[in-house]
Amino acid sequence: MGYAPNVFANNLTRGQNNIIGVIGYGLNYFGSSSVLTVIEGKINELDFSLTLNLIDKFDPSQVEAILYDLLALRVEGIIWAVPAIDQYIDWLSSKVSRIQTPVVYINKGPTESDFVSALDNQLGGRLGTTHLMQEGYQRIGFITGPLNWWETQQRLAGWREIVVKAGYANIEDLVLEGDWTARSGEVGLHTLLAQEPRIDAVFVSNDQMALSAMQASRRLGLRIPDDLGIVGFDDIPEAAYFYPPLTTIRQDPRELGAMAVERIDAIINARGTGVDLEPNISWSQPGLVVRESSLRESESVNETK
Amino acid sequence: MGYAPNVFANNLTRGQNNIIGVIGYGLNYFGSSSVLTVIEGKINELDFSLTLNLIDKFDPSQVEAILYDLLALRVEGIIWAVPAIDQYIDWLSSKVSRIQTPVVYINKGPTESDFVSALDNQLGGRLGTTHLMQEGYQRIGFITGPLNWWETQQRLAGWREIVVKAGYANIEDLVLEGDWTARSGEVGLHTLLAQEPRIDAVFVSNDQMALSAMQASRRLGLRIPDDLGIVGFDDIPEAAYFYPPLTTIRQDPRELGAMAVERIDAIINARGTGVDLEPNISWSQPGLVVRESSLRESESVNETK
DNA sequence: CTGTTAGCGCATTCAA
DNA sequence: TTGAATGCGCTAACAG
Repeated sequence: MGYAPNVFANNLTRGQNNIIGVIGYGLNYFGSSSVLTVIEGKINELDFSLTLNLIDKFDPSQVEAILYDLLALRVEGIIWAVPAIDQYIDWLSSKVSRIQTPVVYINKGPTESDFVSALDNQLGGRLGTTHLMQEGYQRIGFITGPLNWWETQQRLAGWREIVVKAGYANIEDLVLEGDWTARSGEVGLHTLLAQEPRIDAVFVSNDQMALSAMQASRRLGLRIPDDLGIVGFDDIPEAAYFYPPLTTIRQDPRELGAMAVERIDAIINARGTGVDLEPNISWSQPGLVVRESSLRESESVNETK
Repeated sequence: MGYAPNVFANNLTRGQNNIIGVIGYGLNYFGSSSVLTVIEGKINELDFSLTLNLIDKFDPSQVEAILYDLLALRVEGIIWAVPAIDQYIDWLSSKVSRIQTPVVYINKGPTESDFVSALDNQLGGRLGTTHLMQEGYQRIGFITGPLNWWETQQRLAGWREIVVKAGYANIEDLVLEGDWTARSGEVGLHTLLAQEPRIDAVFVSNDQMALSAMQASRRLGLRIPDDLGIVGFDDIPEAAYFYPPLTTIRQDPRELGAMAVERIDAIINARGTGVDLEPNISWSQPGLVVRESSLRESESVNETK
């Protein structure tokens, strides 16, 4: 009959508020926004609510401020959906190991003490590189994300693994650091080719950079996939409509988000019955999606009319 | 000395919690994710925190549930960053007019009683259409978003205004409904050309659909911009790297988000001193960004080698 | 099993 | 100015 209980009093007496803190980054990218969408859905399903913080820099002071805000709010769990960057991640991890509130990380390197839900980026790196080799490309360059990101390092490690096995020399000339933006893919392609003109394929660490790398190639008079093979990473919904349609590594960020929330919920529930769960890492597997940008022998519909 | 006040007790005594509720939709799109990013930043700046709800359907029951959850949480303000859809928006607006909590809408039609922060979508529609006419295109089709969206209706109205003024007949044959996805742009282009083969330019209501419309055109053997001019909407960061680079309507979703939070804050502060602000609407202006996809006489670098 | 009561930890009021 | 008391509206422990 129009009566609603007072949350404030309820929170005070129960000593909890059913809020889960989520920290995110870079919502303009496919992975981040998909992860957040799924996290929100799952959190609602489990009758929590969600407080969101977005990070734009990676300095420990900002990270620390957000962490303490969340603890002050007395959230019941924290999902750290921010890229793991060398500059702060170990510091954060050790800080977190000393607090009570359960924390689950998305896309962070595995350790003894952290709960993590991550994509197997290194496998992704292997998949794309192997595919290009099988298509007959001889010298495969690599445009990375920022090198201080764990995800970048893993994708690069996957590429390196295959390329070393194939006996490549002077591997350093084949690598160029990007920053995920389309702009950096264009610049990156030019620099990479200047560095090592024999390159006949480029594995690009996300689809946005792959898009602009393809444009830059065309402008240099290189035909894709005949003169230059391109593979991207992510499989954003637009990738199939690029020119030419982009071969890429598909990841399912939804799986990462769902696993993270389930984990947090499990930790909270277990703690309710007095037991502490063991830290662990759940991996999500990427897959190869083959389209025209990497198929040398293709009778592509759009090629050269 | 390691002492932290208890938020629960603090909330209880003050009767408030400094939380602002944000409802969002479709974070995988440029506008939505940019708006949310800015909202989060501003909210933090003003020492509020943010609870996020994401909607995936538009039925009043889900909308109502979220609204009541937020009221039960006792949020101090609500930002409705969800598209205004015929099916629920009037119902919501009247519901909202009866609650105390201040609500600001993003991208909703103006009314007497609502606080709104909106892009002038109709102006955007005029800009793109006028540009295509000035470039000499004779019969300009239009691929819309879902027709029950306010934003769609406005963009369409802008196009219609110009096209009617130019004396077009059989306007219905020139319009095709899309759903914002790249997939629907492809389908849309085929259907549109089947409906009215004399079309020589298409204004597409977002950049994702414009991308796939360009691919579909190429596959039909139509050269862009010579056989078919294309203009998109949004100016996503990748649009400059499409093939060919996409002429589009630039919007600044950051402006919308910032205005909304400032408005909420102003309402809350005013109410603290006993005054109620007058509902109003703040408009954000879109702009035309000309690239190659609409320049018929262009000596395009990438055309036909 | 139902009804009563004692805090939860602060902010605010009141007395000193 | 400072210090002690009251109550915010529930939940949980307790007594009936």
